[in-house]
Amino acid sequence: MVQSGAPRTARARVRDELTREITGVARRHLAEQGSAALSLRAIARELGMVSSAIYRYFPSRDDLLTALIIDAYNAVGAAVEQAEAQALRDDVLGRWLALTHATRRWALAHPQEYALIFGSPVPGYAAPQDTIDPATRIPQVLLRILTDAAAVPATVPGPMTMPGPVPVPGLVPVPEKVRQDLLELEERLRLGLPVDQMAAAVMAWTQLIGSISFELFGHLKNVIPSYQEYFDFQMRRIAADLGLLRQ
Amino acid sequence: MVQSGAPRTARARVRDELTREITGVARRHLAEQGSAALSLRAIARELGMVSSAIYRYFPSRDDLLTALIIDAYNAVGAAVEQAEAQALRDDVLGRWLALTHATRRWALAHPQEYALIFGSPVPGYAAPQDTIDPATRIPQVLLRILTDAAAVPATVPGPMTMPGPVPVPGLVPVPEKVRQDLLELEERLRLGLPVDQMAAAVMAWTQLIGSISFELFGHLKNVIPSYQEYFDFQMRRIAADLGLLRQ
DNA sequence: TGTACATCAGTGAACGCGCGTTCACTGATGTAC
DNA sequence: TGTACATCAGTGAACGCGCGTTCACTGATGTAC
Repeated sequence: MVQSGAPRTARARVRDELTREITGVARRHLAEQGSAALSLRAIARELGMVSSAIYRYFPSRDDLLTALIIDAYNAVGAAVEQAEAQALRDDVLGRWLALTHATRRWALAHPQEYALIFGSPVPGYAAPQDTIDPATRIPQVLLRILTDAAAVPATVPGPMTMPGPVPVPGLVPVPEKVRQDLLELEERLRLGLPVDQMAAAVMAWTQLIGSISFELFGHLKNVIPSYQEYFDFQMRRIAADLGLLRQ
Repeated sequence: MVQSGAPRTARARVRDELTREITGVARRHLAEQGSAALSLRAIARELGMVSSAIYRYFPSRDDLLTALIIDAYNAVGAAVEQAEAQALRDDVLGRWLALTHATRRWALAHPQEYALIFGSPVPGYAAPQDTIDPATRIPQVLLRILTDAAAVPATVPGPMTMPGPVPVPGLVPVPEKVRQDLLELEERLRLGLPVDQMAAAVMAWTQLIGSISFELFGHLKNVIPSYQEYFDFQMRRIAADLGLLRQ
């Protein structure tokens, strides 16, 4: 048995450091060239090693990709969590806007890493289990905002504030099958959110990533030059659907 | 000067046919392997030619890619136009649902072609001008639905029908800069749509592609197994934002 | 504290593969008179 | 209608490149007694 804690062997420390160096170089190559151009040989070359040496650290190219995917999810997740944490807890609209703008900012700063996790899947690559948890960090923040919105009574300025969220009256009801999917999800998460709110959350999450992808992939280049303002507007509209706008 | 019309030389006819054969094989390879794996040599091999012969038809791999991109836009555009044309002209909700479901159906049937046009951009590839027009076919159908909705008085069953669309009261106003972008777009298109409707249209278009990408790229695999029903629900909610739901 | 052995990192060569693109050339098809 | 020339499709060889992965090996580091 290895003692857990401090006394790590020199070899282990060097190993960790080199592993980090490899992913670091890989991340830079990814940022510069995209995931398709990511090459073990190029990474080894830059580190002054022979290409086969990489195999002491990653059993294959796919495992290195997995590490980068997990890193990317964690990076954007951490950025979002940090931004969201700076908003006042009662300001649920502000928290939503912090979440969305932080996601967009990270995406614009790291387009290739964003494409790696939210773009077309890498052909021939199957994401393993380990990527699931990091992938849920942003949705978790979103759900926390919604549960807080349901719990915290509105104290934001306004003559007649109501307790709890004010979901937009559901013109279109949630279909039965979808209701069941969402109830199962709610059973797993146990957040106490009504199905309507869960549906709105999934839609909001889809729209957030959809909007960022559209901007990043250039589909509205000639349509909406002021994308920053458009994005903010769009996110506020979604906030209304989420019941985060009170008056 | 070459006579325009029928009397084409045998050589020209063979040339067109072979060009079609090349894009046909390329399209199949794309569907099976994805755009990254698309190889001129493999295509030539399958056609029983030498690899350099392809250069008589396409000056480079990128030009072949461009042809495939244009084809894909036209294919999905045609599918959508055809589906939308089958709905009653007055049934603007039905037309919107036909548009969206046709887009999704095409995407599920042609995931790699979908990824080529709506997924992460191919690294190192810059889309030329010729791809723009085919790319606007679906948005054009959408805008026609909206102008028709504004013009055609509602005749769908309902006790008190109002003329024109009933846009959801704009809780969140369109910001000034975005308003200007949309006005410029309106000047180019001259459809007579109010800015609020233009904004809703852009958002709807973004949401449509965002939702299909999310499903196709597997981001809601474990969340919403009944995606077909969820998609329909989502598109009806968007229809409400577009003012296509009347009572 | 010292020694014998096991573990591990990194080397260097090789396997087997595929790619886009260029170029000089041949032979068939089309065109102008 | 026939001939001389120009155009074009396709060939075959070559250039120059890069890739992931395996394997037997050396020498350094760590471990157990």
